[in-house]
Amino acid sequence: MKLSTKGRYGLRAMVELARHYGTGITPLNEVAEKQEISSAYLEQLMSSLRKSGLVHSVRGAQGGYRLTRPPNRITVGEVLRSLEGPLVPVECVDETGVGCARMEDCCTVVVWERLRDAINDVLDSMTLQDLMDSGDK
Amino acid sequence: MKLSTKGRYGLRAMVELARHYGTGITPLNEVAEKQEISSAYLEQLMSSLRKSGLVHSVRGAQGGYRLTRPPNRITVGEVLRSLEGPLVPVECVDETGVGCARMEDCCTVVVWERLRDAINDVLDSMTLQDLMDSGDK
DNA sequence: TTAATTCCTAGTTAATCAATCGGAATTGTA
DNA sequence: TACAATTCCGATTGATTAACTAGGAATTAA
Repeated sequence: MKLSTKGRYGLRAMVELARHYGTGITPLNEVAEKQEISSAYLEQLMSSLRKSGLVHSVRGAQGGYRLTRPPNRITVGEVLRSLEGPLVPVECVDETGVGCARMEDCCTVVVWERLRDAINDVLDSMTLQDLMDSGDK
Repeated sequence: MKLSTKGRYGLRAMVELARHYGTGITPLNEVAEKQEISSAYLEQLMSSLRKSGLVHSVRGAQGGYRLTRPPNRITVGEVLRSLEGPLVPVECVDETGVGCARMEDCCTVVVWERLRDAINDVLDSMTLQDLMDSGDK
C-alpha cells in the first residue's frame, strides 16, 4: 500500500515548479537541487509529467520546465496518476483494466471500490496551490 | 499503491471463516479450497492473523481455525493491518515509525496524512459481517 | 562553435513478493 | 498404541519490481 519514489519525488518537484510559476521556465537541475533528488532520475519523472500534459518543456541551453496550468488548477491526483498509473488498491477495480474472473461473486470487491473512491477523492481535492500554501520547503 | 496478495487472500479467507462462525472450527484446507488459495501459502497468513489475535487455532486432527470475535466485531482494517502492516501511503506518516528528516518543512506531508486517514477510515468502517452480507462467494 | 539543457534507451543492483518445501509438534480416532 | 490429520515454523527459491545510473543523441541560446 505504499507509493513509490516516483510519486513522492515527482509531487515535490511539481510543487517546486509551482513556486516558480509565472517566472518563465526552470531548469531541472534547480528543482533537483532544491528538493534533493537525483537529477538523472528526476528527468525520467519529468518525461512522464510532460507526456501527460502537466508540464511544458523547452530544450537546449536556458531550457527547462514549467507548469502548463496555474498551480490551483493541477490536482495532486493528476500528478500521482501520471507517475504511478491508476490509483487503485487492487488491479481488479481499475476501470481501464480487465477486472477479474471472480469479480461477480467476490466478497471483497466492495472494499476495494470504496477504498479506490476514497483515495481518489482525497487526492483530487488537493491542488499544488494548496501544498505551496501549507508547507515551507 | 497496491495491496499485496497477503491482504487480498487473507481477507477472503477471513470472510470464509466468518461464514463458518458459530459452527466450531474449520480446517485451513477447506478455506483454501473454497477461496482457491494455495494452502501452504495461506498457512503463513493464518499465522499472522493468529498472532494478532483475530483467529484462534486448534492443532492436531480435527483441528483448524475460528474467529475470536463475531464477524460484525472484526473490521477489514484490523485484518489488513495484521497482514500488511500499518496502512500508510508513505513511511513518514506511520505514527509507530520514525518520520523523516524533511518532515518539518515538507510540502507534501499533509497529503499523506489526509490520505492515510481516509484509507483507515474506510477500512475501519467495514466489518467481515458487511462483506458476508454483500458478496456471494 | 560551444555549453547547457532536454530526451531516450538500456543496464544494474538490491529489495520485495509470492510462493514452495521439508519437517517438527500436536491431537483426535481406530 | 499407532496413525492420520492437522497446525506450526524456518529456510529457500524464482520472478518481478524499484530505484537508480550511464551514455549518448538532439536541441538551442549565447
